[in-house]
Amino acid sequence: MALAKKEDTQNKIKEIARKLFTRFGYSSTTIREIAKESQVNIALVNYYFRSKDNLFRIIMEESFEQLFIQIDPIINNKNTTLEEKIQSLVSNYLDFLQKFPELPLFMLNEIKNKPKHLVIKISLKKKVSQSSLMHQIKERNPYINPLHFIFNLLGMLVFPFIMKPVISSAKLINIDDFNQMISERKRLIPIWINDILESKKT
Amino acid sequence: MALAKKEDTQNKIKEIARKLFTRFGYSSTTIREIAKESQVNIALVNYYFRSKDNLFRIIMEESFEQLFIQIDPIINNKNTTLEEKIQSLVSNYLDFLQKFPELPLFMLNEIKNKPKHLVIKISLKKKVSQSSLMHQIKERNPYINPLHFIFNLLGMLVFPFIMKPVISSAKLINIDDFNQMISERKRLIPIWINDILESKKT
DNA sequence: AAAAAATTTAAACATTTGTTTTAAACAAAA
DNA sequence: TTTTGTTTAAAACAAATGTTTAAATTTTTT
Repeated sequence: MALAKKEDTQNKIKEIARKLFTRFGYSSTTIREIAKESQVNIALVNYYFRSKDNLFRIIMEESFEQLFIQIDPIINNKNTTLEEKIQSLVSNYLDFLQKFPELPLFMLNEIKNKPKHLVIKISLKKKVSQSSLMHQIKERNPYINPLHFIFNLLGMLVFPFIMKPVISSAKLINIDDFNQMISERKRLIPIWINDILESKKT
Repeated sequence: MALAKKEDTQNKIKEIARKLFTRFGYSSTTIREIAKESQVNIALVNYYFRSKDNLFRIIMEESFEQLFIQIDPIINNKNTTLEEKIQSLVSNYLDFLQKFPELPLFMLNEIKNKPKHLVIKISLKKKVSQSSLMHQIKERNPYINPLHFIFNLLGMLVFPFIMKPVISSAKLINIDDFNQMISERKRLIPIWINDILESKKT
């Protein structure tokens, strides 16, 4: 019972903290605000997580894993074609981003501000460069640095969500039209990426 | 003479502030740090700019203008073809971003955190939707929402710079290879955008 | 050169914020 | 019931931070 309650409180704090950190960033999020929204005493936050820094580190590591755990099995699946991989990546990632639209901008910004938290990612280079996807891209178009395609694909997926605050603020399009656009992109991005891969003018 | 000195100090503070705000964001930049790097007394910052908030507002407005002043004459030039516009946009914007690589992530993040600063941009919708570029895109491919192309073009241009901290941190590629990639993209992005515009599978 | 105005500095103020301490409330075990 | 360990709350602490004040210094004007 005590354990259940403990886990409960601890988790509530963590999820509220995740929400606030993601929305406002590390510096603009205060322990007092986390405690207030979690409806617990300030001291409890430090009681369960030792420090603001440690709480943030835990959340960053979880978010980071969440971001990459989705793509790893896809890009390394030896039994799928390049087209299938791209289709799967686009579909899964856009679904994921629609659930957590603020995650990319938050992560990219915090990584910029505190590159120390990125010790985890020394393996990233290996993960990407040795992936099955990377090899298939090289086969398909040996003339161009495959990182171009990775950037293009990731950019097409992520960029609309990074621009979302600008879009809302400038009232460029409303939220329904935005989601409609994302749905269209699920169909279109694989086509576009294929066009780019097959471009003979390079 | 007094005027010159005043302008001098004032400008020094502003440029240091711009550098720090751009690198660390609003919350993580302190007036004391700005004063220290500018080699002036803390009170001088408030003497010239009244408040941290006001100083930040001025810098944001200038940066914002800087970002859009470049594209406005290009996308609204009635005497250039769509191809020429795209070529010019890509070339100018990549040059600009290589000079100020941290600007996009900074701006996007601050816009997310404080959408109040975006009063300036109510005109953005008009600017984009009534632009000559937009009309030419619609002519070229009437079947797809032109915002897709805007997102793709902007994403291809900006996304590598937004990813730069991740790239450095994960040591995916070194800085020389990064700049080499950007140079390649000056040539490639217009080709890719053209491929996408001509895609008949949509 | 004297007076006035503008610029700069040092110090203090008032809040905010992360953290710690101390003790009370509570649940589980003896 | 008493004891023991865990969880929660209130308060205090210390450092950081935006801002203001008042005096000193420098520059400009008369």
